[in-house]
Amino acid sequence: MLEKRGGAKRPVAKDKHERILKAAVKIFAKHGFHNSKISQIAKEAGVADGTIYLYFKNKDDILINLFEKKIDAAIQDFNTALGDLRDPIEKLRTFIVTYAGYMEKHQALAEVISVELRQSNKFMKEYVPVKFAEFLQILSMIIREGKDLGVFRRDIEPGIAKRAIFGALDELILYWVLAPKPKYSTTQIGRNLADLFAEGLKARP
Amino acid sequence: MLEKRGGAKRPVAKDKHERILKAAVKIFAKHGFHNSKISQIAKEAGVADGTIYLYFKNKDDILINLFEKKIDAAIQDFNTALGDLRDPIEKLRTFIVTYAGYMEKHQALAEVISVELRQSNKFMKEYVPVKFAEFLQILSMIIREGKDLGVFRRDIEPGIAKRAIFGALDELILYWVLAPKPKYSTTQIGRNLADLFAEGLKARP
Amino acid sequence: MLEKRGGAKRPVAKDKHERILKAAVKIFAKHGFHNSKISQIAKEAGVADGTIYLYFKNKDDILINLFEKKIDAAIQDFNTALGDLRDPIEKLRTFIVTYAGYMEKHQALAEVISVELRQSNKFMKEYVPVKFAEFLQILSMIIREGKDLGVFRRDIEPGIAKRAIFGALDELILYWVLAPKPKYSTTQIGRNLADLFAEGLKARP
Amino acid sequence: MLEKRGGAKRPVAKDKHERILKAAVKIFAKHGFHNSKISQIAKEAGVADGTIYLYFKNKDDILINLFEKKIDAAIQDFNTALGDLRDPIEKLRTFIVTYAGYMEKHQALAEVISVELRQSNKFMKEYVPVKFAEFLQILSMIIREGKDLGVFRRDIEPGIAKRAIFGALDELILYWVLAPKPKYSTTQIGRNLADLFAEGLKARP
DNA sequence: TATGAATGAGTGTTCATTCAT
DNA sequence: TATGAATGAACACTCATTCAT
Repeated sequence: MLEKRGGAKRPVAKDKHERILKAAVKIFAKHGFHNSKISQIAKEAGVADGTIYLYFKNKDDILINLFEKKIDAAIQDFNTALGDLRDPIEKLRTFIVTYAGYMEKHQALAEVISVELRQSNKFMKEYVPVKFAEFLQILSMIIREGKDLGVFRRDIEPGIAKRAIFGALDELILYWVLAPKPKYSTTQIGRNLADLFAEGLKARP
Repeated sequence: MLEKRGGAKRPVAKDKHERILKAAVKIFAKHGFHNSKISQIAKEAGVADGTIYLYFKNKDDILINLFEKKIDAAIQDFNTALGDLRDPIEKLRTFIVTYAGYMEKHQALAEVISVELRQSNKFMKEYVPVKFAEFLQILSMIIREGKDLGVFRRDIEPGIAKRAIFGALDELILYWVLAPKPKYSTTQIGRNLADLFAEGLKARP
Repeated sequence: MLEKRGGAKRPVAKDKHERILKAAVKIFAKHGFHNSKISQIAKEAGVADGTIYLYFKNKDDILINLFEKKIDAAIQDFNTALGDLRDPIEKLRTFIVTYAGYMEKHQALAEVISVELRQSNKFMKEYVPVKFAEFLQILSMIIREGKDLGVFRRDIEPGIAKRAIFGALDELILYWVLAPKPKYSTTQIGRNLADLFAEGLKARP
Repeated sequence: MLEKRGGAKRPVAKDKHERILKAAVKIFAKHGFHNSKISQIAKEAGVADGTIYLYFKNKDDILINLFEKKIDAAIQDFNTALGDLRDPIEKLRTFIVTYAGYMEKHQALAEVISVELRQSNKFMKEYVPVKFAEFLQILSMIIREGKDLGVFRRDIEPGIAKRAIFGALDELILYWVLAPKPKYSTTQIGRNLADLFAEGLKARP
């Protein structure tokens, strides 16, 4: 009844964990966080309601896990995309454009992160954003590097710049997700923001 | 602010609307939107629970009214602050710095708008942002003007730029509101963002 | 400020009392007792909500007044209709047929009495049915008279017979009111019941 | 009254449905439908409030189930009581007398059906009376049979007669239930009504 | 691990009624 | 008498979470 991996059990578990997360993205995107019922997620995942609590502490925990798992994947993707680049400006542009493209590829996820995540009180007020910080760290690093190389202006705080860039991206993805007929494509958004921040950060003689 | 009829009399009416809003800001900021009870707001405002429903359609409607009223006031303030300025770059800097300062002056309101507003499903998904659009319009106008005067680059969409600026401001205010000990002051945030976007938008020969 | 009888005013009062009752029949029949709002009745009657409480103790009181007033009118009508008749059997037939016809003429009233009246707890459990008893009395009298004249059987209690007749009439009117397409007309109902009870009560040699 | 593990296992399921119904009869009869709280019924039944909603759609649904279940039982009883009889007149008498006796044996139920049932809007206006129709059907059958055998008059509609009989019974039981000191016993009521309708329906040469 | 029946805390909103004018 | 703004009690129902199997 339990399949194994090498010697023993476990894969089932892993499998269910993922099935639940996948079901949650679908349900959250469709009904919103507050309107989603645990029983709906359980049904979609093909498990019993109670089973969910073997894998997650509570409803908010599903959301947070979802977020972290996706951030994790994103971090990989971004590191890969940035891997070969040397020029901080190129890195910055790539980061921004990749982010916008990434969100287009994962629309449901984009909606959950932009809209639903904010609806979880636990997330907004209790969540210690380790993974998210790590993600923002990529931006910090790029900026710091640019400053060190003298490519970026010295008078701007990386801590402020990284949040500014993320906030801009987030707001525009939110707009793109919620607008019935968005006026701009994610490509256009990515390019415009890349231009804006590249120039904004560039050091001038 | 309170109109009368004759000498004093009926101070109530208009007054209650405001008392309820003021109470709501306080309660929402303290407990969060979802954890705030209508009865708490009523008590804080010194009215009966049912009275609230003479002035607002429902709980979400309080939040939305709150938002609109404050946006309205903000629009006035911004127009005043920007009134005499000619240079688009100066206008942009002023806008950003004023926004940051404004939020510092109205901390509870800042928290409600940055954190709680997102928790209202009705707000996020049904609200037609007339007032908010009007507010963002101020930014559009500055940018469009700058483009027309040749001060700002032509290759950036005002619709994207205005949201980028707002998103950056919002994200940083959110950080400032939620961080137990923010590393940056609103002044510093304002100045950095002003520099960043001014340079980012500036037309280069 | 207070008008009196004789010299002046007052009709207003009387007038309002009636306007409110008339409005209530309409509203109760349309929405049912529990779903009818005092404010709706007030609006329909063209008075302020509070005014209603100058004429009636409470919502149930409107219903009870309604009932009593109509019963009163009915008693008049029935006495008139029965006035010239001598034969108890003729009287009984006339009573039954008149009742059915009366309800057809006042459909909204029929519905209120048959359906809504039962929904008032105060009516069912606290109402002392003076007027209603008076109405049923007409039936008692007919039966007693018939017994005295030897036309009706002696072994039947008038108290039981009167309720049986009223119960039968009430149930059939209820059916006629609620059925989307009643199979029987009030005329047919009246005739059948008249036959049924006339024969049922008739003394046999 | 509470079963344990060991002997039975899952004593619950079916059991709870019944415990809730039994509790509801008690509470409804005591306080009336509208004044009865779900929490009272839950307490009386020894279950949690929410549990009730695992077995019933809503408060009205409890009442309707109650009604149907009892009607069902009554149909059995009546069929048994009528089983051996051949003479339609005997059947009719038996039906009426049994009904009156039945209500005396189940006083609380009688009160709920006569008084409270009418207070449920859903019952009065939305309930599709399948079971009840089935019950009245017993009466129709008796009357139709009597007509076919030439024992009952041909000029009376069974559809009217059955409702007349039920209406008379219902009204008298209502009287008997609500009157502080009823003047007539259920036995007397049964006998009088039986006489009344038997004679009323009998065919005359 | 998995189940799913049972739990019970939690609250926005309505509306009959009052009362200051 | 007439008003209508203000009151505040009242409650069914949901659903995240638990726990006995």
